[in-house]
Amino acid sequence: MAIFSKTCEYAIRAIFFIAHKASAGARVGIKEISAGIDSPEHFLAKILQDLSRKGIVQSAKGPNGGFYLDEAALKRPLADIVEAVDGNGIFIGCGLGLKQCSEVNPCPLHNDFKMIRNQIHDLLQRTAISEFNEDLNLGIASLKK
Amino acid sequence: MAIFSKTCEYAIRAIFFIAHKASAGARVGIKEISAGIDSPEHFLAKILQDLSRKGIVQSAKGPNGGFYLDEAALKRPLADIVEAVDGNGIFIGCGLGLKQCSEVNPCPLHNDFKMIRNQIHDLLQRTAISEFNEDLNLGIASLKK
DNA sequence: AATAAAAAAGATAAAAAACTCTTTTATTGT
DNA sequence: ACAATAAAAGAGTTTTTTATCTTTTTTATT
Repeated sequence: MAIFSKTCEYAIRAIFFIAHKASAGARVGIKEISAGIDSPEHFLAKILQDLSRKGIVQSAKGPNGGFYLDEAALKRPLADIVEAVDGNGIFIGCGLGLKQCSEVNPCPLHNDFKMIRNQIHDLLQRTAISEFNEDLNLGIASLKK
Repeated sequence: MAIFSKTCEYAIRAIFFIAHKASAGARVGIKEISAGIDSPEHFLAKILQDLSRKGIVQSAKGPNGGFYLDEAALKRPLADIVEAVDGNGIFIGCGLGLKQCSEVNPCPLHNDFKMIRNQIHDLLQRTAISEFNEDLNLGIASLKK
């Protein structure tokens, strides 16, 4: 088990890629993105369509069209992508899968997991999409393989 | 997305239940366990068969048979259950799903996730199966719903 | 207006995960 | 030995996730 679904992994990598490539109003096509992050092209297209509907990413059809991120989108925290794709289960769900788990009716691991969930949430909340552009430019960080 | 697979959630809850109920050499049947943790009976049977093969839980067939945990099994850390069921992906895998992600070829989130993965690992490693017996006896913690 | 480019939408397909049902094997007690 | 009990094993089915392929719509350019 990974932390995120495959869909969400592709989504994050794709958004990073777009943020990195499509600076200053340029647009990136789905072929370039899927090649750039090593993901199945049509599957990624579906994911970006969905994120586009939700306003996480912007898109334009036709020649010179493609995906891009406006000012607001670039500033968004990673948490927004994760929540749009995987929902908030990772932030609030019970580690043992109990529906009613809560402070008053906790599972044995409730408190331990609360800490970890909060850390994941904090991390994703304080990290903006555009934050890795420099590392990607410098080739310090990778989105492929 | 949850942290663990459904299979793993059932596994942990079942093992907690067995540890709690089957003190002092007693055995618990699959019916009682699945009722006690609110899981599908036959599915859980498969899971426990697997854990039994792997030595995480002990079992005995026939009348008065059932599942139980020997001394060594009770002392095991939760990490052993998780690893037996979900593998070590949650401890070592890349958050963005990259196969080659590492210190020398990190994804943008590599360092942040390393911290979180380590915390999950530490928590599961230092927590023993039997550790929640008291909370369960006192009804402070719940394994159902 | 015609053409070409590119995302959106629709429809399937394949693989994995979750779950169910039936039969077999081992063990205990009579 | 026989009957009853309970896990193990085998063989599905269903649902969800992941992935592919085709057609449609929108837009820019000529």
